[in-house]
Amino acid sequence: MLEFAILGFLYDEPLHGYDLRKRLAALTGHVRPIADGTLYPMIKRLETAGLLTRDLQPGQIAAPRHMLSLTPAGRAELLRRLREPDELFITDENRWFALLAFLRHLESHTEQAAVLRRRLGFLAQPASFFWDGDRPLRAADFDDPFRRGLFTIATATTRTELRWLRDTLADLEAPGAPKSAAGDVTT
Amino acid sequence: MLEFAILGFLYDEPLHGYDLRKRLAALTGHVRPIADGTLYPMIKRLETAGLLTRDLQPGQIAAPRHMLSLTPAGRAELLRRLREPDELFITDENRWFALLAFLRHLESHTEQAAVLRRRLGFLAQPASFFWDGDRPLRAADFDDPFRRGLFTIATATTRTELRWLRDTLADLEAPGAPKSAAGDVTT
DNA sequence: CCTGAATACATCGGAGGCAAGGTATCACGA
DNA sequence: TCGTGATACCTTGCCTCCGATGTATTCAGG
Repeated sequence: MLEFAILGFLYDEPLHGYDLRKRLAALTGHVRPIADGTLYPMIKRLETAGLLTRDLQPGQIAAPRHMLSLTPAGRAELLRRLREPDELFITDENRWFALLAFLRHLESHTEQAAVLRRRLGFLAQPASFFWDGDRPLRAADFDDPFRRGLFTIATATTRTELRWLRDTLADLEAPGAPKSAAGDVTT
Repeated sequence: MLEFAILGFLYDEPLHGYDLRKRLAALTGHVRPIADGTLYPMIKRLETAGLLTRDLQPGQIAAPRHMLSLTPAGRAELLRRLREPDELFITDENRWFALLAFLRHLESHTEQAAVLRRRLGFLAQPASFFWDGDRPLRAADFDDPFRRGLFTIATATTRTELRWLRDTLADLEAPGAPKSAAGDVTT
């Protein structure tokens, strides 16, 4: 997850660790901030694996910075993960959001569409938070307002995302259409 | 998280591990299924901590079952966690959903409302996935449809939840009998 | 009668991530 | 001049949880 997001941010431009940390905090951190003790060892691991390189720069404001850039292997690795995301990246909302944040890096519309289709497949299948044997329970089955809220929110989210997925897929799979029209779903 | 959900399910009725596993899978698992290697050690830990007891029953269908029930300490612990949830339970959607699933166990409407207010406070504060320095970037700042989708979905979700939070808070804090489902709390 | 599937519990190794605690540099105000 | 706060990087120890694997039991189908 983190590893993926690091590759995603660095795909655009070289960054130093501190900057990376702030971007990661914005992307996933409003929900779950990442810790120093997570980030720096991860950078080291990626470096050891040959996915990024470090370039020491004299401090601009304070301490010296390590500018991080992806190696060709690193760039290839991001693309691979975008093309063939683990199932968790399709089903877990946080990871899925991270995936969406960088999906534009995949150049082929066909490949982008294939990823969206996987998410569509996941969202389209019936699901429930609670079951009575084989019968999925729905909002109306509950007295308490909190479980009802759970369903209300989940249903609304799913509906919005399904609409967006269908619209965007239509755009991506249109014969010659440019892709800029898909954003207008803000209702 | 898992620990919390186990306490929540057992608060209602004694269950055996396998049943618990299925319920946990439905609650959190459509997103991220839990593994055996997580559940059983966790049960053991909770038992050691004196929060639940085991009652061995001869197998109904197959192997013998360990019926699990909360001790008074276990019940108290769930209520404590509902009353004073860690910050992560307020900000992380998965955990927040788990919290909502069991919030009815808190008997006082005032205490329930206090928890919802914390979530309201979190959702009401401005947030963005991406920043340009101090300026939060919005959907219109992006060309690519995927980042736009990110905003579309997140905004819709937040809006739905805020509406629900405000409605439910109004019900909970109304002086007389709360309307709709919120009133069915058998104190 | 045998096999496979579902039920039911358990252990082990390891990865990912966090909190707490460092080390330094620079700017600014008191 | 001294402290504070922001910038910037790093290490250690811990905990949660996962994946793989193992052990029984029961029932249905061939």
